[in-house]
Amino acid sequence: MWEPGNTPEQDRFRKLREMSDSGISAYPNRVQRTHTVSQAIQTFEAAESSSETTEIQVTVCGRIVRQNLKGKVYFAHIEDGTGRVQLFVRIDHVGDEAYEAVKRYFDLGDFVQASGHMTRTRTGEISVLVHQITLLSKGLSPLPVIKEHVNEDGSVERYGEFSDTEERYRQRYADLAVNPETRSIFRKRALTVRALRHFLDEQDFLEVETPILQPIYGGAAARPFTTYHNQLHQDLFLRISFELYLKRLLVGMYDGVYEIGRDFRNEGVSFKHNPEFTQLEFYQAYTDYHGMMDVTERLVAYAAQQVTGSTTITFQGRTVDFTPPWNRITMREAIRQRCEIDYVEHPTADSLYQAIRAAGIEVSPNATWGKLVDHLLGTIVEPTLIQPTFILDYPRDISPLAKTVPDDKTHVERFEIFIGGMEVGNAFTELNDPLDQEARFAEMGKLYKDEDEEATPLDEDYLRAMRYGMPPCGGCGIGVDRLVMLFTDKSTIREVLLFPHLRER
RNA sequence: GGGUGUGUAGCUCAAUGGCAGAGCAGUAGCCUUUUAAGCUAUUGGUUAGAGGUUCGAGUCCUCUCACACUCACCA
Repeated sequence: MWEPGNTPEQDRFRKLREMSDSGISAYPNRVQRTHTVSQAIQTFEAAESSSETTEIQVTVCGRIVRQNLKGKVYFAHIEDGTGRVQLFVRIDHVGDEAYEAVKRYFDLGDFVQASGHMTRTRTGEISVLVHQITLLSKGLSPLPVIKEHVNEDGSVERYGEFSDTEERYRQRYADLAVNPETRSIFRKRALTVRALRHFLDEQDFLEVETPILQPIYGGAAARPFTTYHNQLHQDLFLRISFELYLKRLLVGMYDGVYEIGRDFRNEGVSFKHNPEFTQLEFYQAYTDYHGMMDVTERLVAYAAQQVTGSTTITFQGRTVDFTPPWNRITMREAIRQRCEIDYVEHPTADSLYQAIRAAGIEVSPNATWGKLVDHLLGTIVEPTLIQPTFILDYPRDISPLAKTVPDDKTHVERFEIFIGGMEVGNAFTELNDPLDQEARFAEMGKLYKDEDEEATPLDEDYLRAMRYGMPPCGGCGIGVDRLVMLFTDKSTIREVLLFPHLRER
């Protein structure tokens, strides 16, 4: 059983006991709200402007976010999800007994219900002149106290804050309760997902849900989380991508499908990696990666417009313009521009490794050729790509699910999207040749074998699906969290996750 | 995993190796139009944890824990 720790908690606990002793419920079952806070204000303002003389009676509910006991008058601001309004409580309006209860028991952070009529105080602030007020829910632990001062010019100065990063993440409820800007981040996150969904629905993509628990994981190179089904005596993996299931659905004659959901990767965390993250993947039949570029740039520009009101945003001090068309450049050219290395001239891992070292770039000596190329991209190209950019045509041996470029066996038709110095998306002309796919899986298995734990196990069922015939298609995955980082101008993924993963304390 | 940094009251922060402090919140009062209200008085600490050096440690040393930044890793 919880016991009060610090003094504020002890005081609140004592108040709770006293209320209980005098028969007042601190957590009543029923509320009688007639107006949200914003409805109350709007109704009053409408009545004012039409110069109606009838009083606007309201019952509003909310959390006490500011209070000022002034002898026989008590002012409080309460806040609900729609806004903030002042309560004006006078002892001669609510009676001695109720007023005494307010004085004795109400604290910042408590939820209350107040009935009265709308009025303006002497300073002109819209308020509820209260005739009845009750407690709806007693707060036993004190929230951080943040005071606001509104300047003449309307700007708001804040005094006191709840800014400890760790505590804000660990107690996100408290962060949300006292920091409106945190609430705003997650509204934008919801708008982002809504915009993506709306755009794809309008383009006749079908939203689907595929298994999160998978007997064989695949579609990406990452280490999975494992789990176990007791009754079936079966090992299961949490998915690392949706790809292989969504493409099965194209075999099943849907022309376009998409899924927005969670991926799980058992890897390091960083400012742009969380063990579980939200991904959008969409697949379209009868197109290729050129078609995916067209859809993707319109999709993201649309989302930016819906979320921020513009296709031009500021991210970490730089302007980012989502307006299509985006820059398109091949990976080979992008790397050559920045470090003079043409990896095609270094067709073996050893040769490329020497070239990279000669250019003074740190790199791991046991990497495969494809990983060396990818490393070059990640270290010298990625951080410079602030404006939305498609990097095209990736080395074949790190892309087993993409079709090769015609007349170029070393590259596949694949692009990644870079914005704000981060990778936010990945797409291919999807490989639909079942025999080639089988060979590529086998090749990957051989290439990575023991030294690479990310090697994808062979998915026979996926190959069987493809053997029934898969239409030519393009597919694209977009990291929704990173998109939200861009739209909310946050430099870490944790700021855009409600409950980011933290080590257990 | 490596490096750098941070951790003091519920919140935000001070404290040269020498009495652990402030503002806000809280508590007891005064105040019937306040809004960072004000005034008077006042409570609140395992200084992240464990060990060490020292007459004396929030401060110096070692280890542990957590977080931040960064490097490595990372389709």
